[in-house]
Amino acid sequence: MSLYALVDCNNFYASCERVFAPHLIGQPVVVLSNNDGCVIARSDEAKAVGIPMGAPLHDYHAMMKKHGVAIFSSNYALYGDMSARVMRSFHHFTPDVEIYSIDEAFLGLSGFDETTLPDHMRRMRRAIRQWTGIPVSVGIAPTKTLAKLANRIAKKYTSDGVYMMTDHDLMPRILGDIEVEDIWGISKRWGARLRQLGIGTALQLQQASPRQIRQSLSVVGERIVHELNGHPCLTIEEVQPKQTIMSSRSFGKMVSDLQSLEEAVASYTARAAEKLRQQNSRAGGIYVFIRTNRFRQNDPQYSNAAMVGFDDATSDTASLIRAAMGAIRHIYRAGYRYHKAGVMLTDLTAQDGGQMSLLNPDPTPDETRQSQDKRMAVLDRINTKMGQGTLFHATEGITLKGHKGGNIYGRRIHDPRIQGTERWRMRSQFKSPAYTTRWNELAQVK
DNA sequence: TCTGGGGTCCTAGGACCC
DNA sequence: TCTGGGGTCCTAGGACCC
Repeated sequence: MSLYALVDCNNFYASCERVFAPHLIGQPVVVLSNNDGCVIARSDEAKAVGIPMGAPLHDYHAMMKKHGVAIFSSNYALYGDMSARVMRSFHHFTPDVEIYSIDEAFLGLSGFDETTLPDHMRRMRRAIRQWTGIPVSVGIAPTKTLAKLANRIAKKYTSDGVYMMTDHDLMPRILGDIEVEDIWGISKRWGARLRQLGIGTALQLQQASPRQIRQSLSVVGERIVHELNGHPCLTIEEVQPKQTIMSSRSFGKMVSDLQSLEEAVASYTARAAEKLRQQNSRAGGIYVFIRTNRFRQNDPQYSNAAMVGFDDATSDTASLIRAAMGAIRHIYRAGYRYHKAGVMLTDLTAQDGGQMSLLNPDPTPDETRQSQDKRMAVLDRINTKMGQGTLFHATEGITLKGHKGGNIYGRRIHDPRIQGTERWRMRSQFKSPAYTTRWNELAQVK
């Protein structure tokens, strides 16, 4: 059995600040968002005095003062550096590391002895504390989704910050106590949909029919069901270059003139371009947006965006800014109080051309014939099934969802992301009346 | 008065290609 | 009796994550 760990830095930003202010250990600490608008990180002590996540500073300032809460503006350069140190530490304990976010990583632990694994992770935890000053929690389980839950338990209920969830007798009790919304991948909306189906706990979702869940939550939801049952659908993945790069800010104060917006957008573009070059990519397009403050309901509202595509992808700051300036002039309207602007670099490609690779560089006549035969066999099978009218039988795993009329058959393809299941890929090419009739017949049979 | 800043994946339909 | 079959790319919208 393969095992995964989720390692999560406790109250990461607050912990980072404390590394450089050790007298604050044991004290309530919060870190604020850009412009010092709201709370984005809290130490355990700050949580205990009742400061919620996202709390606007102005609402809680007096209360924080009363409790002697230490308040920090955010320092992302520091957090990024601390994060890199923590992430590097993992490689001393397993080769298989996926950086999931600034404060979380999944570890692949296949090949480790299950009985000594918790101790191994405890050693890792102590080492990270010693090397970086950051406290972490570790959840171990057969799938990533379960490891996430195990991590919650490690944080809440253990003294040593490590919990391994492999005890099958305890599983139902543990999962029965977890609300569906606390599962990784299930948020409020999906939680509400599941509750309508009578599914309110992790245990109930674990026992639900994957097919039924797919109907309401798509293949993403189905994967979660499999994962809760200990069947991994998600694996450790290498860090990929970003597909889009975003840079945006809300302004400290309202701005109305074009020049201020231009200055802001130019600097956002420069930041984004820097990130772009760091990952050695070029952008094929740039998307620029501005908007008024949606919270000020009495103000006239305006929000718009423009997209510029390049004939040749570029990473040149000046070219990107030129394009962004054109876009902003296009969407700017006088008479509004703007609150936020941003740019997004899209259609990113690698700076160096990709390597060409062939499935079979030099097929022999025999191989060619074989692959053609294989193709014909598939077609034959489809035709046979069409003749028998069984193609859409439920056991074939076909889905009629989204069907608009005209689909006549699907092709069964294997989806490696779902263990032991297959997807039917539908086509909607056959629009002739005769085919539609045939479709209706087949649907009747079903 | 104040209310963050990033990202990813999936679905569905249509255009288009060989 | 009907009839090609397999694919990619694009866009917009909706969901999710930290």
